[in-house]
Amino acid sequence: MSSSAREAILAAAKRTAQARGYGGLNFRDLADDVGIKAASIYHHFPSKAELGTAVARRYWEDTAAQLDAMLAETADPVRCLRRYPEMFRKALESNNRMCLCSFMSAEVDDLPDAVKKEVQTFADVNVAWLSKLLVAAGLANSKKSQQRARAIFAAVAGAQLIARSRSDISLYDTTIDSYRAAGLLPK
Amino acid sequence: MSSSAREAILAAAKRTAQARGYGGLNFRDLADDVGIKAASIYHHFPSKAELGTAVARRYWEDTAAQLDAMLAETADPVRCLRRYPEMFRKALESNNRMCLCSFMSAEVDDLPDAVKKEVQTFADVNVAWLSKLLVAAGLANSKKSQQRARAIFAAVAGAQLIARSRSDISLYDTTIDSYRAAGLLPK
DNA sequence: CGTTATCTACCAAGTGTTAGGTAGGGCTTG
DNA sequence: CAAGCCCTACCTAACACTTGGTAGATAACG
Repeated sequence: MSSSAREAILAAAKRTAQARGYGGLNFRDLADDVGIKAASIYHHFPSKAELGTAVARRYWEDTAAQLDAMLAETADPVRCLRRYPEMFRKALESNNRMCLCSFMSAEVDDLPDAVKKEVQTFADVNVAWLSKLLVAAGLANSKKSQQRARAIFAAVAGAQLIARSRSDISLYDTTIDSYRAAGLLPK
Repeated sequence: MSSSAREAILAAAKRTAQARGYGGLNFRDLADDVGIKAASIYHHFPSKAELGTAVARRYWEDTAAQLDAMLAETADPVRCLRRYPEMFRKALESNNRMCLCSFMSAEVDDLPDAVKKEVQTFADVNVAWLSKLLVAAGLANSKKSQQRARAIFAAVAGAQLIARSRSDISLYDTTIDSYRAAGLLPK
């Protein structure tokens, strides 16, 4: 398939960026991962900035699709909201990785503008999805739902970061439990 | 004073690491900041790893002192807990910087072990302080207080990260408000 | 043949780090 | 007190290596 190299590069870059960030991405290691030479990557992406942009865009697209799939699977909005933290848990399960966009949020000062834009879109996608479900669940009126959604998003991202720093996924689980106990997430 | 260069290096390195992380720290730019040459830094710190360790250690020591000062100033535990988010707000106020240890938590995979240890101590310091106040405020029994404290710490760090990604401090404030509304932080 | 995908080989810039030197202040000792 | 000495704090210059990126040749293949 002609685009399989491109896809392999995107997948490998995503994996690396989830562990080492945008700054930790480099063409030699990436090429080794994929099984080609560094210069060959330029046949698929004209620069690191454009590769990063493509990776971040693909990341929120995939996330949006997974969220939609979750909603299709668990129609009840309260139960679906309860499942939201599963998303961020998966990254930790995958070798203690974290959300690519959380990492890149830390790196904003060194990010090309196009990459930054995609990172922000990731947040928008999550907040919009959470907001929609909060309204559907009757847990927030449409005025406050966005703010409340952002709080959930931020809190879950924070829990992931803290758990990652100790490579301890149980820290993530207990923190999410505390969010539920406090009423930030539905019980 | 003989140690003023050392202090100047530590202060400049802290500022940079709060904006670009450990990976974004480099001896040339750091030396320029301080007004000396890169090689001169080695007179005060034997390696980047040891500089990073000293910076991170100083960071949690300063934070611990600030938290103690806050407690001395605001003896009432509930009111003191309410003020906790001020700590993380200050970093955002300082040119959209973030908590050095949140940034380094993302970078764990590329951190020397000694640096990682100091980063974890920063979390311990915050959780211990919050835990103590939660107990004093009667908001958690001593069994659950640590877990609850970690949830607050993680949520506040997450709020800071999200606000930073958009360089919008009002996003931080509204997210903290939502934490209070939800009952994660006292009202 | 021409397009697509990959290669080898290279470059300039930037990285942490080392070697070796210099200016000056304070110490000891004749 | 002066001479010698060492230590602190800084310097210039270079090292080995990594980085993103480019030029041009070479396959593979319809």
